[in-house]
Amino acid sequence: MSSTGESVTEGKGRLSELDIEAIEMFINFFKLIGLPKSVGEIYGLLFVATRPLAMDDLMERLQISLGAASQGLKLLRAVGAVKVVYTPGERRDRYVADLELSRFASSFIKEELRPRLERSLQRIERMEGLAEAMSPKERKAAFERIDRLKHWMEKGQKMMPWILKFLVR
Amino acid sequence: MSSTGESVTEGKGRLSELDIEAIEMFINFFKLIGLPKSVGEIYGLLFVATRPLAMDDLMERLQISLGAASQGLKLLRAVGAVKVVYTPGERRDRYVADLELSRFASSFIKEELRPRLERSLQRIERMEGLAEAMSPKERKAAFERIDRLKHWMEKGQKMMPWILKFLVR
DNA sequence: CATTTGATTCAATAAAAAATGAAATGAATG
DNA sequence: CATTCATTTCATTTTTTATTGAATCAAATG
Repeated sequence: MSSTGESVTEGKGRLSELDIEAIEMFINFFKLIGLPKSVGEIYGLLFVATRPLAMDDLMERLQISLGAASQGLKLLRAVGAVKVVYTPGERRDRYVADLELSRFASSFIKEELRPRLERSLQRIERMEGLAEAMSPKERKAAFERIDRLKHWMEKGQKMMPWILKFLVR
Repeated sequence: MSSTGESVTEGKGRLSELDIEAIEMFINFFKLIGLPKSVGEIYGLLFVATRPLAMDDLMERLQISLGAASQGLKLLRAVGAVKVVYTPGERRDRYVADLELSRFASSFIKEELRPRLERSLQRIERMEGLAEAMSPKERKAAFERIDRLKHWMEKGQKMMPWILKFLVR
């Protein structure tokens, strides 16, 4: 094996410099959207791997615990970023990274962003209810602020499908 | 004062139900982009307020510490979400929320997202350097993965100006 | 230019989030 | 159907992040 070239991706060795660079990229990216380091590591290693990896591989190569590996995979599966590969005649599952960003992003939007927006819109309705009960003068000021909020939310809502469209392909 | 209507926004009272609803919205929103609760509270109260507030007001009404108020305002100012209002014949500064989402979002993209992407692209260059040093067989596999990464990054980079354009206005 | 008042900094503390690993669960094998 | 191996769960520990407030700094006032 050459000194830089030995990708842990093959065989059982340590992680190569290249692997580490790539994994760090994913750690950063996942942190950005609020996911823990271990999740980024797992996805990164799977992304970089040339074949499906089992949980043991992840634990050994990333030096993470059983629990972290299991929970990280659970999350990544739930979000569609990682797929299970059933190998016939093999007891344990193996995992691969889904390379299509779009699926991942769209599930992030569907499961994280959209519900939040919806809760916000409900909240605005409740606020409008509260404002109704105010004196005319107060009501006017209240509705001004509520309308500003609404404006924000609607903008956000309009934008999301577009981002999705852009990502998907 | 009516029971629901007394907005702390005016005078020195407690926060009204309406104020609290609005502030909670901002806490959620700010959490989404990884900012602490206190920052969301501050922006929320300023958003909801009908006139500029001083640091004391924030501390008193939100029940946060001196440090939290100062640091939160510092961050919000840096990011363009809050402006200082100098009142002539007034010793302390007063603050208002900048209501234009666009400015805020664009500074977030400029200061958080874009630098990250740039670092990622640099990282990819480094990775290409590492891959050059590999055996032909390994190099091929490495470049395959690197190209996948590049694809992601370029997509992200292309999308950002568009999102900005959508937000600004 | 001494004093007062408002704002910032930062070391200490509190709170929240993530990681660990032992125990429970589930499922394949002989 | 007992055993073994893989995975999940979850109470505990560790790490990270946010908050506090005393000490410092800055700048306006008299």
